[in-house]
Amino acid sequence: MNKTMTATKGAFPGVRHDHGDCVAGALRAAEELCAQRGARLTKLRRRVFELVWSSHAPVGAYDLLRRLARERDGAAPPTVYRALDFLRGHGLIHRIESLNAFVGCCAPGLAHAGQFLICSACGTAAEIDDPRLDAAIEKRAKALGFAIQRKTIEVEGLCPPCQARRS
Amino acid sequence: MNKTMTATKGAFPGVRHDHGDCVAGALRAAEELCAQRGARLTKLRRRVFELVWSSHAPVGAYDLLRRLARERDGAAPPTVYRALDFLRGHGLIHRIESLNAFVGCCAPGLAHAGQFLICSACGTAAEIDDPRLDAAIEKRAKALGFAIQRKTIEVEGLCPPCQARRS
DNA sequence: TAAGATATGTTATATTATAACATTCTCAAA
DNA sequence: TTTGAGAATGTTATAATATAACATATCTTA
Repeated sequence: MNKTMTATKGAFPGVRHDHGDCVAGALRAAEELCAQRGARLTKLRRRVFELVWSSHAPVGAYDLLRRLARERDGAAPPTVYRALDFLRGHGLIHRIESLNAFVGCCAPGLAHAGQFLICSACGTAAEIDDPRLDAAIEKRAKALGFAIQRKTIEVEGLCPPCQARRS
Repeated sequence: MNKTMTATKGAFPGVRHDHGDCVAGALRAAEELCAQRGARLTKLRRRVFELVWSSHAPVGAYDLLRRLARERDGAAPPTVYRALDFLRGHGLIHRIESLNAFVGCCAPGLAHAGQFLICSACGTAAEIDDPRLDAAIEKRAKALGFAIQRKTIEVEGLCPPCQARRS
């Protein structure tokens, strides 16, 4: 496996991972998906996507806006929110409800629930896709006759490096 | 079991459940808990608690504020948010992150994660506390060396009555 | 190239939440 | 029974997040 691998699904990206590769890979995947679907990954949308992917920590919309405004005149809230809506609609990013923030999806195109472990110290979010966890939810819902439309699983805590740093 | 039972944990309250009993029971539990802890469930806090409990659907803070303002002069956002903070701090209500709204806790005083099934049609939220679900999360977190602090599990979908209503 | 659809620009405003300081209330010790 | 300290609430202002509505530009394809 590549030393400079992209974020591994279900784990926290290593401290020394090559984030440039991360972003490049994500962008490639996004472009492929959009091409397949005839969706237009415009300059603006691509840029917002890159900004969301600028780290593995979820980013707020107004944070994105501030950064976008540096390089583009007249960027306003709708500029960002519309791009985010597009990206979300195509499963390229997720919204972290408990943080009002957005993070790149590590498995775009794959059906998955969007389960996250989020470090409250460094902000890093690890997207996990635990089939057991998913199964447990499906099972319980089925038992109650509940028809699932959308799942939000966000677990806040300390990632291993931050635990080490504290002790 | 009582015909006019309060909300059963892990299920949607029956259409014909006696909601007055629901609220009364919740209020009794809250008073007990606060008494045990020496926490002051003041008039204002009690009233906000009742308003949150006015239905099994999560209620927004400004919704609460509007209702509170009808019966109390000078009610302002902090009035409501402070009461909500108190109630949340004592585990008497939960915040539904995906809705920016608040709902009464069906099992105050018990350690539990706050797992919800939320009907997107009628708004009703059923608090489940599925040990398997919880175990699945704990297990996965442990495997990754992640130290859990807070869990947010919110599943949106259609409750049985609303499914029936649609077909 | 012109028309329709899609995307973006622009202005305004809605919704949710908190900061900061003043006043009132409560409870226990003097 | 005061009184003083801490807790709770009142009050004003503002921050942070998100959307509405309409104008303009750009893309696509007939």
